[in-house]
Amino acid sequence: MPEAERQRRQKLNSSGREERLNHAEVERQRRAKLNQQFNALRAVVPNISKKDKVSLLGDAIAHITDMQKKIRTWKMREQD
Amino acid sequence: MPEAERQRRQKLNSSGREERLNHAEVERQRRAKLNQQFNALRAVVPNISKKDKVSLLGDAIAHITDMQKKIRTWKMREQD
DNA sequence: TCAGACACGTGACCC
DNA sequence: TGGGTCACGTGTCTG
Repeated sequence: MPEAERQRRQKLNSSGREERLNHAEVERQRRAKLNQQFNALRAVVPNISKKDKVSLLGDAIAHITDMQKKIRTWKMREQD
Repeated sequence: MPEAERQRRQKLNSSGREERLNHAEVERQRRAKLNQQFNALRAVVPNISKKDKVSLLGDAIAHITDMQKKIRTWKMREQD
């Protein structure tokens, strides 16, 4: 188990504090970017039923498949 | 939810412990549902560039706007 | 080794 | 008033 050893070393590391603070900060930025994408998604998807993320993704998926269906029928018409 | 389980929870509830456990469980289910939607999104969006969630949302948004553009031009043609 | 990505439990908040 | 949702810091895995 290298994990136990790894943890021990990290604890003894004098810069361990900074590492953890930085880790928290990096994670915060990652979340911010993720939420930014969620908002961008809200902007391009019509008929948002609710505000929560799960519903948002659900609506987005529905909208995508709906458009794909539309496009498919148009392409078939075009072929005639 | 079985009655026995319900009673058990109610009993432990008085100690305040089960509520926290339940809270953790509920949150876990919420995350599971969210990831389920992410996977569903992966299934309907073509040309996934990378595997991470931020990129996935980015690709999904790009695909949506692209389709919207296509549909708009087709509709204009149809009007003629 | 190390940076990036994800899951977890917990506190706060809001109908 | 409590059940549902979010943001946070932290632990863990991986390439």
